[in-house]
Amino acid sequence: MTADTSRPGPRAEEARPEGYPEPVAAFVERFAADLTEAGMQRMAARVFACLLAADEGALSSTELAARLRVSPAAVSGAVRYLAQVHLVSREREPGSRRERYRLHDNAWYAAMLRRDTMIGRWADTMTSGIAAVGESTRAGRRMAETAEFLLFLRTELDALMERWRSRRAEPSGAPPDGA
Amino acid sequence: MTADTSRPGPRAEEARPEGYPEPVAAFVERFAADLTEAGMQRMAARVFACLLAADEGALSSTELAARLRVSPAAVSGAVRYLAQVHLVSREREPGSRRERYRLHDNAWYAAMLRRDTMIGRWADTMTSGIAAVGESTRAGRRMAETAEFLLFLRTELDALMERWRSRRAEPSGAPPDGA
DNA sequence: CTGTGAGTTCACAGATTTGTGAAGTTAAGG
DNA sequence: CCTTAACTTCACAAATCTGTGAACTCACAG
Repeated sequence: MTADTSRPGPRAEEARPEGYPEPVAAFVERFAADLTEAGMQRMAARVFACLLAADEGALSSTELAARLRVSPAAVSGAVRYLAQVHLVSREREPGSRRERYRLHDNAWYAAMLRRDTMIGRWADTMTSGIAAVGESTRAGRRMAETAEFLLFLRTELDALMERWRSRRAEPSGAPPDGA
Repeated sequence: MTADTSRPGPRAEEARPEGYPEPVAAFVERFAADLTEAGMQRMAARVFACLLAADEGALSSTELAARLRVSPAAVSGAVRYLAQVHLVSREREPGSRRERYRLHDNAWYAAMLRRDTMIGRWADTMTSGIAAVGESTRAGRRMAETAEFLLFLRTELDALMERWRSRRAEPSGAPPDGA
């Protein structure tokens, strides 16, 4: 039996052997490039972008491999990484061995949280640095200020995400301004 | 090559042929690792960390090479990158061929600005994506929301940095180290 | 219980990235 | 004018990262 017959509804876009329409592929590659430039592993970036562009917001490993024209192995590695940093979640379809990878609803929120963790680690590093150079040295004061900035940043990012969340919660109507 | 003899005030820490005290080296490597993990080139990260830990907040290429135990060539490349993204500035010492690389006062401010630019580019990418999938599709709506978040983020980061700046300006009389 | 398809893991090969040594460039000093 | 010192640039070698194919595991279908 061919793969399609076992699945509910093959869409027009998926009918092409290549995976999906050209313009969408172009977007995926462009956004993946953006992410890569920002430090994300290339394959992980491509998978993430591909999920964002997938209408259902979730794809199986096989589908991803077809769309991106890479081996299932490559997808596997990328997905493991993305799941680890909470940018996608894995979900099993009950009646099938298929596993679907879904974009986290608030992928960006998760990304910010991750950054949060990083910021905390950096602040710790600063503390250790102050101990190394002495807190009354110029370098020590500089590090102390940096640490202070990092903690400030973390607090602010928390608040920022909170504002976004409440803004999102509001129904369509034009929200005041910054609130 | 110690090079101390040619410079005005060699400090105790700089007396060691290796460059600087062990604990400081440990901090430099640790912080460099943090930055590397976040996507910064390794050598650039090491140079940046080294400048942060240098009491004067500025070092010459030769000094950096000695402290980090790498060739001047490696320093040259790293510094070029750091200057390009405005994390350090080059300054010439008048009476000498020496060029000193100085940590930007508000290195973090510069880093955030850079991120700002990136965010704008991402938002543009989203717009192109919406065009590719159609604005009334699920994927289109998802992208529109992402774009909205990115613009929100940019505005918020501006405001955030503004708050930090005014907070830095106001408290007590403790002047920041002139670095 | 066996076949089949989905996904994972692993060792390896191709492609990038990194850092070095050597040669080149420029300015201060004798 | 010629030497010396401080970088810089370039070609190349070493180290790292990436993606592939092949072998393996698992669960459902018959």
